[in-house]
Amino acid sequence: MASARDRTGPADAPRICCLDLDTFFVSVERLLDPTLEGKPVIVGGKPGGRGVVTAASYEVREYGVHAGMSITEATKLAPKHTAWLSGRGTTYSDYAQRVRDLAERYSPVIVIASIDEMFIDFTGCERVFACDDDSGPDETIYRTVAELCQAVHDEIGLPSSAGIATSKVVSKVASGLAKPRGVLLVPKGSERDFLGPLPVRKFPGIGPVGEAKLRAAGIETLAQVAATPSNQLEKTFGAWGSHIKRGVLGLGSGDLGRERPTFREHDPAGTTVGSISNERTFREDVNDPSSIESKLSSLCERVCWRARKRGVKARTITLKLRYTDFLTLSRSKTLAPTNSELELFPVVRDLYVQARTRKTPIRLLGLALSNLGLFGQLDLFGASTETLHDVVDDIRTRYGFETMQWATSRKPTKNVRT
DNA sequence: TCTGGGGTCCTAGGACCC
DNA sequence: TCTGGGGTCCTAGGACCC
Repeated sequence: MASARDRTGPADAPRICCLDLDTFFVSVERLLDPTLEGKPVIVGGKPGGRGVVTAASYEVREYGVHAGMSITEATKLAPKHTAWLSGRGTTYSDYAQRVRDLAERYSPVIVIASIDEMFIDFTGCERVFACDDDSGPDETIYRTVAELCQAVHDEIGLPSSAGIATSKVVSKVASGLAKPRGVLLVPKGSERDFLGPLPVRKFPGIGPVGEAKLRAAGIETLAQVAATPSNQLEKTFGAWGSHIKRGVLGLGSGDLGRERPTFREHDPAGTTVGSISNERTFREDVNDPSSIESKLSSLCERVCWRARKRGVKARTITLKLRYTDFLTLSRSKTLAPTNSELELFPVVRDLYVQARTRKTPIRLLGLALSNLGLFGQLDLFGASTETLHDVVDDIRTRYGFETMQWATSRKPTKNVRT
């Protein structure tokens, strides 16, 4: 019989799990409509729209379609019988929450990375899950995570994959390679062998730009990154350089780090969110001042409404502007904390005037609130505006955001075309 | 009918204060 | 009066992730 010490294992054995839901949005859609099973499915946008693909099923990936691809291109590649779905945000959030609740039965230490991905720390859980056999800590955690994935499937109906390693980065790469419906454990000490053959793009944080820079230096695989001196990597990547190298060597942090956004707007704990933003690409590029003005006003209402729902005020407001030719710029202003569109709209107008230096039509407008802070229930100086917001917010909470609008947000009446 | 929308984090320069 | 350094805040931009 194994001793308790054997079961617990060394403290630095693999214990970080990255749990990732496979083609999450597509899987939820299939739960709600089983006739989609086995068919090519695209979530996000409609053929002919200006958007990009949010999620693509494996069946449609075979044709070269992937998340992030423009709808235009996906329309050309996807087969005729593809199901195009526009997606439903709150339903996805509800399912994501159910998976989190389930995962909490396995470990109390969970960090939400995104709607379909979380990190679970199993430190100290080995003893709880250990069986009365000779299995070591690696077998124990592997079996436990496999059970968790099975439970996600049996109880909620969603397919998932998981990676287990000594650090967050390695567990994340492992979960990606485990897809679909797999569990992959990278034993301590074998991180370099595991990552080495992979192209640099597989490493979280290396995107198209980083990949291009590394290629220019003759580096294409993670093994080559591992063999490159840290100071050389730092020249191209700054502080990031040594971070990447440590990760590749398996020396990444085994700490789960800071909590990411929770995606629960009304959750008081959701105040960990560092910014609130809304942006909109116009169906057609615009140039007329009244359309622009009403869009700015409605964006302003939207972000302020979300801030109030969350019980936060912002100190910084940022306006984002994208022209037809994709030139994108931002202008920001820091002021006294507020979440009132009545206070912010004049500032937004000023920022727009500062930003709009060209006559080129506009493709996108966005607003972001940042520098967020909690505020007390009592605000002696803003009492009257707040009462007004309370009334508006109450109606919106009951009947939806669109039911109430300031006059400035009204869309200009269009000329009737004949 | 090329290129969404919600975020995070980092960098770099300038202003300002001590 | 000159010279300089460090810290912090603000602003703008960009890479990256899902």
